[in-house]
Amino acid sequence: MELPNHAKQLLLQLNQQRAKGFLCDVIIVVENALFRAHKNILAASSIYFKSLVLHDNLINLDTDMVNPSVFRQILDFIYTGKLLLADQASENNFSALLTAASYLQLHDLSALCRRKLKRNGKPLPTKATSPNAGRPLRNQRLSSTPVIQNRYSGSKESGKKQQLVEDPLKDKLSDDDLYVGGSNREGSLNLGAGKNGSNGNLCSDQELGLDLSKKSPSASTTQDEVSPNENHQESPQSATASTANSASFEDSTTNPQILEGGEPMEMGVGEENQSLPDTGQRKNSRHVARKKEWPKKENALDSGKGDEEATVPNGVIVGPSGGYNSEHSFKCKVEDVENGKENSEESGHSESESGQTSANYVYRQESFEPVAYGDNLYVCIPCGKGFPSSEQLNAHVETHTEEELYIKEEGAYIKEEAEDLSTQSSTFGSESRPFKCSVCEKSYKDPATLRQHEKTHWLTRPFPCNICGKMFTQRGTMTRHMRSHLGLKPFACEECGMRFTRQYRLTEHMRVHSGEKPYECQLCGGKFTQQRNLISHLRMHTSPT
DNA sequence: CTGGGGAGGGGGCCC
DNA sequence: TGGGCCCCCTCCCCA
Repeated sequence: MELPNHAKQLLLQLNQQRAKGFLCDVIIVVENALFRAHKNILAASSIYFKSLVLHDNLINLDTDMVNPSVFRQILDFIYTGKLLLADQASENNFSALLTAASYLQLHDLSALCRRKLKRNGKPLPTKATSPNAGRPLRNQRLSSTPVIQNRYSGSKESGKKQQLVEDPLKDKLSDDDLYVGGSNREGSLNLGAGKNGSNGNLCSDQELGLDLSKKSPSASTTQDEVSPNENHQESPQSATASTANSASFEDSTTNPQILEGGEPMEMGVGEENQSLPDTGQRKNSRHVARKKEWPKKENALDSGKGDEEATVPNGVIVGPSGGYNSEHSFKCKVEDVENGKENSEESGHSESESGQTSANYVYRQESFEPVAYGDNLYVCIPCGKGFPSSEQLNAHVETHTEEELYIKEEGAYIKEEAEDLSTQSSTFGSESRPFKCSVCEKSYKDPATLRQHEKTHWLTRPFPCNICGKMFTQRGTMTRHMRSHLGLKPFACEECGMRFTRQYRLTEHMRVHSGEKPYECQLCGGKFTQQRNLISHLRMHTSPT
């Protein structure tokens, strides 16, 4: 007994799931584009993918070997077995496909391309004709690195890493690889150019190599063997890294696009593509997730703690407001300088929620089946109201801006007071801190720390998140942020299996099991497991109400 | 319904 | 560069 269409139906289902991002557990980065897919499918299609997806949820492909449009074709091919040719099925297209297929070790596809090229009487891509002709073999660099590499060829760091990384497949090059090798840098530049014609030079001096693959000291489980609190509860609208959807793209050179179901979306192509705010997005993840349920009571999505890592919907985040991000970062930093206040970023968060209102901080949930919303697919992030069109939403957003401006002004006084206190405390004992900040009053023990601090005054933030484009002053903060995108929670509780993004959180959490309450209120004797809860408790004592 | 506590998560920043 | 800590936001639970 055999169902004749079983395989076909299965593949069809999988492809539909990919389109919705359902159960997608890997993101493939190609230049400025992000594709979501299923590890199993990729692993089954190529030994190369198999090695890549084994340990990583985010994979960077060599942009010299494959570009977004070609990879889209390839992904379609993997999921359908059909080759949907781009524009005119030109030889160039086949050539590029062959190069990419060889690189990715998709033998069937490369054979197909070779046959097609032969039939057309075209020479197979060789060192002379391949888009990558002339490239040294080393640069095949099957980017199966466990680190997130700098996708920008100009990075010293990236180059260094790529040289250092041991290529696990180096010895397994098939005959397909004959067509891979070799290109000049011009060729790779062309291929590597972003959609807007840039190859990311803006970031060329930035060192974006990240090692997100922290291992829990206590956990032997992999990311996939997550606790019940983990991403398994994902809705069809979310994916393992669907937090990537929190993208608000500064521009296509530094920020990849989320390609919904492998469908490349053009930047700013129309009102349908709304952007989601970057700043404060994680904080709002619950909000965002709740939008799906609105106006129902939002229990389901929050029921499992930790879900918020994964419950950001699949809204398409590319959009006309892409430029806002940088503007917003700038604004934050201006405030930082103006306030001279260390934690102005914090206010930046709350303000970001207001600041975002001046942009289109909305998204459209492409794959979300609206039930309670009706046609109100355009949702205002801060208040959760849904609107049938972007125009109506934009009009609504305007009303937010003003009211939140008032809040901001009121907050300014409080901030000034806090600033005074902060200044006093930071200058206290400055005798042992000879390195003084030229902008604010703070002083530090060593020049490196001072340099680090002075970055907080910069108007630009040198470390962008590869996924959402949010900018950070410190690489470590950005790395940590990336982990939250990817749902990487390396620190596991041995008692309950709950996982955390940070060691410190785990330490805090362990007190739940031990019953230890080291923080005691001096006023009432109340004890707390977490210092922050003592602090909020103290506010209760001191607040006038 | 409300206030308080517990706890998860994010970002900033210093060491 | 990463760890640790601080601060904030938020949600859930319970009295």
